[in-house]
Amino acid sequence: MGISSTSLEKVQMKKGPWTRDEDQKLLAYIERHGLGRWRDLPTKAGLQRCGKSCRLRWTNYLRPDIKRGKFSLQEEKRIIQLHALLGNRWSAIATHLPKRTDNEIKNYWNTRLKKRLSRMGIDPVTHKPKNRPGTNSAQSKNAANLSHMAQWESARLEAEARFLHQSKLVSNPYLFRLHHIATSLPRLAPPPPPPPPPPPPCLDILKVWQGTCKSFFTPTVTLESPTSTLNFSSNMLPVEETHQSIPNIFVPSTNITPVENSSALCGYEKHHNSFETNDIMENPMQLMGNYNHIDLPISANYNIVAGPEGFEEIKDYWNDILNSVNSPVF
DNA sequence: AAGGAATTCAACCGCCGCTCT
DNA sequence: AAGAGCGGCGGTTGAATTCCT
Repeated sequence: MGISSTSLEKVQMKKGPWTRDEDQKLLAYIERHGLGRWRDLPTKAGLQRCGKSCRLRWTNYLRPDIKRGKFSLQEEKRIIQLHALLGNRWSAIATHLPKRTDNEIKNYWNTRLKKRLSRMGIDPVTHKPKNRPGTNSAQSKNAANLSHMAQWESARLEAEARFLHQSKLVSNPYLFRLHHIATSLPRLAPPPPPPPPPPPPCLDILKVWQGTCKSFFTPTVTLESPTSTLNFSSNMLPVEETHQSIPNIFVPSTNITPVENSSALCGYEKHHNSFETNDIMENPMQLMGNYNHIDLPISANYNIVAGPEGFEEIKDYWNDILNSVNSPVF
């Protein structure tokens, strides 16, 4: 018995930072032979690396469709929204941030966003304001409901991520994806009748976030303290009251950036001419198209603040999402 | 200017699930 | 059905860089 190939690999394989020469070899090989077969790649490409290392180097660094550099405010907000729904599922989150890798998002979260949220008085795990006196039991009851909602949203995003993966090789993946979603992606069965939904942490956090960012960008204003964060949350109406008082909401289309090729979404247009009470929020892309108005799923009104300012919040929220979805994803 | 602390991020590790034989 | 191979994922590490005193 000789040395097994795996132990031989362990002896010979190089580790650590990649050199320019190695990068060039890897790039040249992929250019010539395409992706896949990572195990064989190192020998064929003349690299003393394991296949896994090569794959990682490609997916996290060498791939041409990677955007590097500072995350925009929009991207930060998107990460927070998605993390609130999905938790540490970086690859699922990455499918919603064009040209960003899961590794990069994970690093950004761990080194910056998590700390910033903490400093703002928000628990980065639960996305709720950190424990404070006066936290009532209704909120803890709502936590279970939120978890339920998150599971549904999570399942949907997963399906979307799977599809995204499948459509990578299609020549025009964006249109293909839209078409596929509109025509063939199995829809989730409606969930069991949910109780009045709790406030999604993302909306709450985002508002705080926006406030804090404003102060970041306005030198004359001092940074908000965790106390001011809590003050904001306490300004919100109780969930139950909000939920019952606004059964149907629409956002005028003038506030929504229309998407081209909306015909690909006709299936959703038909389906989502209106929303039932307690309808689960689904893909924001459903909301795109040639609508005279856009119906907002009832589940999206968790944090509506009574009065016109509440409306503005929702419009801004959806505009943010739609803008990020409308921008080229692939 | 120096050196210690803190931060960043590329890369690694171990595990998991899927596919193929 | 079982096991090997492979790719993907999330957590973690540690070298490089930046910041602070």
